[in-house]
This record gives sequence, structure tokens and C-alpha cells, in this order.
Amino acid sequence: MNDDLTARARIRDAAIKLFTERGIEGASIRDIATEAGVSSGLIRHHFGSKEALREACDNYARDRMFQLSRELIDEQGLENVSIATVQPVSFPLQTYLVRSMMDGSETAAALFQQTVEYGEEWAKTHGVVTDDFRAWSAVITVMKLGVFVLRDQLEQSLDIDISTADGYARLTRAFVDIFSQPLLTPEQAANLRKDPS
Amino acid sequence: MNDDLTARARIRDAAIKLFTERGIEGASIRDIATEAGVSSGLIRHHFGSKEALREACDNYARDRMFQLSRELIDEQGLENVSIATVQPVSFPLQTYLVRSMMDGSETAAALFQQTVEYGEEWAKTHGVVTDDFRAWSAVITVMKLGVFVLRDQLEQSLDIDISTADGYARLTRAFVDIFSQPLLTPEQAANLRKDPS
DNA sequence: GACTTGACTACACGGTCGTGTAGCTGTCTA
DNA sequence: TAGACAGCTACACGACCGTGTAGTCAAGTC
Repeated sequence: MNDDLTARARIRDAAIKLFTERGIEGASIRDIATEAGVSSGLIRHHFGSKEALREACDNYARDRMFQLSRELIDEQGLENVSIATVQPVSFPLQTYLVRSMMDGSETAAALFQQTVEYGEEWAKTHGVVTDDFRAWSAVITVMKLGVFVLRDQLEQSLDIDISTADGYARLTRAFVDIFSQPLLTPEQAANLRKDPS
Repeated sequence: MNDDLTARARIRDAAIKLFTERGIEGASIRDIATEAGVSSGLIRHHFGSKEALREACDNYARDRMFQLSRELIDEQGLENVSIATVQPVSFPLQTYLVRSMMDGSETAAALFQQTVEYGEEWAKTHGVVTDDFRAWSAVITVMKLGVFVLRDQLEQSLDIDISTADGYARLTRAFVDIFSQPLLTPEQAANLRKDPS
């Protein structure tokens, strides 16, 4: 159980794990303490309160994710990263952040807004056709995050583990199929734009 | 506060509202009772337990949603419904069901699997190009539901209320823009299919 | 008018929650 | 070697949770 990590790090990892699995309210301090192999008092000693523990997890997940994607850019160059945001290594962190956001995290909410703004600029400079770049990016972002929120359902439906290379590859291929062909004909699109019933 | 409804119906509506807003664990029997204007004991009298109340809400939301979409098909014909699944009137029910699914509802999970299967058949008969219809449908479904789960973030990002006609129309237009143009060139798609890094 | 029944309330129960507090360790330092 | 001080535990606290129980009240039945 990662005995080489400090107790503080083990608490943080256990909290991220249980917060992700059960939500913030669903995971108790005592459960997290047991998972980390420490007493519940130690959590209070290190983090002060449950809310402060959550914020520490938020900030850690955000910073670690930034660090990982920076490393990825250094390795692969900027252009391949947009799709590769969904990558196995940062998957647990992303999943945690989305869950935390749903449970009211301001850190995660700020990250969401930032992602939308980035996507908006990307769309403008990459030839996306729309007269509402903001809505385009927001909807794309929300759809992308849906994979994290509904990971359990997705895995059950496809009988895979997304965190494995095979599962992740299958997911990527589905994304590619979806985003490399239009689902609506120009006529259908024009009709829907006029009368969105 | 809908005084014309029976107490049982008011409890159910209040439960759906609070379960949606706070999650199943986050909404207490006492809160629901206060919201419905009854005593907490009455909830037990009518539904037996919190879990049974949740199942009653699940079944009600599912049946009501089916009923609404059947009415929509009768009005508009079958073909326009696939996109119109995202419609203002069934929005709260969908949002509730997705939230309940995330909190472990079997009824909602079954509905999800059913939706994936339906989407799979739709893709096969509507010229979608993929060699994995199942994954295609599952990912599309998950992305579609992302709108419900992350509704709060979406509304904050766009400064709209999705339940209004204007907000819903803006959302629909973004969907149309996204699904009427390919985001990847055939070359990019081929590359990603070979090496999903 | 006596009886039954279902809607409904008031209140008490054990359990779990986040938090508070007191005290025990080992290590470092003056 | 005495003292300071993190790291850490044990335990008690008030609050709130889902649930259980007893009882009130009005409407319907015979």
C-alpha cells in the first residue's frame, strides 16, 4: 500500500480514490483514514478539516495534471495533445476533478471555464465553422467530460477497462469515428438551425 | 407549492428535485419532507424506506419520460426525435435519472444500456461509418448525457438557463454545428487509428 | 354509534458523521 | 541532557442521519 510514501501523501491519495468512488459526502474521514492506514485524527492534524483536505486534493490533482500534460507536450509536440487529453495516465486525476466539480469544487469549476476558453480559441484558429464559438467549445468540453463522469456505465456497456491500453485504444477509435464524419447532412443541419424543435 | 397534488405526489416531486440537486445521499428524508410540506414520518408511511422512495422516483421518471417521448413521436413523426431527445420538458427528468444512475440506480443503469443498444441499431441503419458500432453508440450516449450531468457548469459558462427556449435553442445550434462537420481530416483520423497515443 | 382503515404527526432509538482535545511518541537542537 | 516540536493515536462531543413506534384524526362501513 505504498508504504514508501509519507502519511500525508497516502492520506491525499486515499482521499482522491474514495472521493472519486463515492463522492465528497459519501467518503468519510474515517474511511479515508482506514484506506490510508492512519488514524482519523492524523487527517485533521495534517489538513485541518474535510473541506481543506478536499481543496488540497483539488490543487494536487490540477497541478499534477498540468505537469503531466507539460511533459507530454515536451515529448510529442503541441499538435497531438488535443485528443490525447484523454490519456490513461491522467485519467484518475481527471475523473477525480470532474467528480469534485460536480460536488461544488471551485478549483475544478475554474479549470472547467479555463478549458472552455482554451477550446474556444482552438476552434477559432482551426477552421471550425460556427457563429457561436463559445457554445461550441462548452458543449464539446461537456461531452468530453461525460466520459469521465459516466466511466462506470461506459465500461459496463463495452465490457472493458478504460485504464488499460486496449480499452483506451477502443475508446479513441470510437472518438475518431465520431469526429471524422458529419452525422447530419447540410439539409438536416439547416432545418434544425431554423426550427430547433 | 402545488397544493392540488396529493401528498404522495408532492413527496415524489420534492425527492426528485432534491435528489437531483444534492445527490441521493446529500438529500435527507427530513429535507424532502420539509420541501414537500409534510412530516418525515409520512414519507416512511408512503414509501417505506429511502431506497424505496428512490426506486419509486426512478420508475416515475422513466415512465413519464417514455410517455413524453411517445407523445412527441405522435406529434412530430419518428425522424425528428433523435436529436429532440434533449428537450426542455423532459430535461429535469433526464437530469434526475442521470444523477440517480451515477449514485448507483439499477433502473437508470438499465435505461442507459437500452439507450446504447438503440443507438447502435440507429448507427447501423443510418450509414454511420465505423467498425465498432457498440463503442460508437456508447461514446455518443455518454457525451449526450454529459450535458445533463454538467448542466450547472454549462449554464455558468454560457450565462444561460437551458430550460428556457432561448437557452435550449443555443444548445441545439451548438450540437448541430458539432455534428454537421468533421473535426478531423481523413489523414488525421487514419493516423490516430494507427497510433492512439 | 361502534369499528376499521388509511393519511398523517411527534418523538425516541442507535449509528455515523465531522470535529475537538488530551496525550503519547521519536527526533532534532541548544 | 533538557526542551521543543512535529507526527500520530485514542477517545469523547454534539449534530444529524435513517428508521422504528405510538398515537391522532377524519372518512367510510356496518
